[in-house]
Amino acid sequence: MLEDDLSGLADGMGESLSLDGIERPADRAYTGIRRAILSGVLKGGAHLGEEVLARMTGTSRTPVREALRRLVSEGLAREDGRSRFVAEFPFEEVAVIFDIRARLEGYAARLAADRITQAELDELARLIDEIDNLAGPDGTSTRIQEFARLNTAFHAQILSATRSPQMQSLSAQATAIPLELIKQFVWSQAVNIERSNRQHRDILDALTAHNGNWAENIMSAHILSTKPTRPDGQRTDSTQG
Amino acid sequence: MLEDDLSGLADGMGESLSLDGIERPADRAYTGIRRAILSGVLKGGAHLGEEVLARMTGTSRTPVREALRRLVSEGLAREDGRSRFVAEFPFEEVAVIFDIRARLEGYAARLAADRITQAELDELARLIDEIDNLAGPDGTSTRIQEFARLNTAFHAQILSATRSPQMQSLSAQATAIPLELIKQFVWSQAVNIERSNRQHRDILDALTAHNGNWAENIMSAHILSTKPTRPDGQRTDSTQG
DNA sequence: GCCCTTTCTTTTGTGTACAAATTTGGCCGC
DNA sequence: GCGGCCAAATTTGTACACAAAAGAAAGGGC
Repeated sequence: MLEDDLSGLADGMGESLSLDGIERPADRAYTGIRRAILSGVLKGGAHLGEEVLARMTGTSRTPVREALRRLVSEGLAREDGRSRFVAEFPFEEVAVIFDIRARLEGYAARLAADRITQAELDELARLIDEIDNLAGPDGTSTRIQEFARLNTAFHAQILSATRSPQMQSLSAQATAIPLELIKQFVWSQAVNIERSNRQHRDILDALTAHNGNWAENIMSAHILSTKPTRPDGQRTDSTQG
Repeated sequence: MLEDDLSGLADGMGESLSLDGIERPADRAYTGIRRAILSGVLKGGAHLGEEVLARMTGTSRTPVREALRRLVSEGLAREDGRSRFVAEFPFEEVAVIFDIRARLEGYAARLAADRITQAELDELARLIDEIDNLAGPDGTSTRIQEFARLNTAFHAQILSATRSPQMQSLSAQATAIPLELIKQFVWSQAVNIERSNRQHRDILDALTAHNGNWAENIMSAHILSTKPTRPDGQRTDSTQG
């Protein structure tokens, strides 16, 4: 669920953001800068100079500027006066974002329970099976990456079933958090693919039963079970109900 | 020249777009287009041509393009292939957005209950008093507009007290819905300033007590009490819990 | 020596020219 | 008369040139 491009994490630094296949400058600029932020190549607080980014992505300032506007809107960059900087996500903020996601995607599941079609339910079941059949030993990078991809697809499918553009847009924004950041904390769910997929089955059951209340609550619980904790293991907020 | 164009567009509408005071082209473009959408001057589905908008706002295409990117991110415009159109908000979507706001701002109130300062509590109290002392007879346009301004300030103050940029960004997006659209439905709260402000007092009490649970629930209820209903008065969704 | 001021450098904002692509309209053939 | 194809016009994408503003550095006054 965290992000589809874990690929950016695998290959280390520098120009290896693999923008080769992307032809249109606008896409190159947006995708390139976004990956650089999500993967940690551009660290929190780093200055986002237009000229530098244009050279980095192999485009000119115009596409870069538009990409930056978008990233600011999406919360990955922050404006300070005239210039922009990579947004910072202190632990408190990450915790808040997970609590928001619990409520947002919980409500999405409630809506989906009313509106989802049989074909979409089938697709969800297929994704769950695919996760169950993931090859490779536990804890390997490729296994986790494959899980991340399928997990993202699972959640996206439910969002799509809400038929609400605003819901999809808001959730997308809440879900786009720098992965490097989260890795600093303990991501309890990262190694527990089986438990996560068991919860996916519960969610599918609730949706199949078209039981909105059930769907909302099980989805909320699912998100909260992936909420990162501080390295020392203590829960920070007393605000989570 | 520009004012002529705008008045032409805005003619028949309650409020003029009055971009006179805005000097910087980027602001003119963004504010102008946004107001045109929110006020209904640009109707849902209308094509957002860059050249036309540049002339309308008295700027060039560059600021217009950046404004459009932002508006797409914020959900007020929609991309279809290469060009952009004014987003449409059918009743179902408006209902969903209010339910989202209930959860989002409810959680914001919970966070604020922990983090709010005395100065911020004082400011909230001041806003409540100001609403109470609103001059003018019920139902007049200026009275409702003044209430809308103060009401927005009240909610913004609470959002600000969360100290969470993502929360503020997400709420801002969820709150920016075409006002004209809502007017098509019965906006039950529009005429009930007194009840709304009584709820504001309850919210302030919960925040003053630093009681997060109370704050979240009273805020949710407050938002839901303003949720528009269909002209025939029937509630549409069975999804609201 | 320190601070204020002024100038220079760097960075961002804006307008515009040109390129590419999509749509429109018309024409011809069938 | 209808459909497909080609050309023209409109619209968007990209790059760059110039302007303005913010920031940095250096110089002079106190």
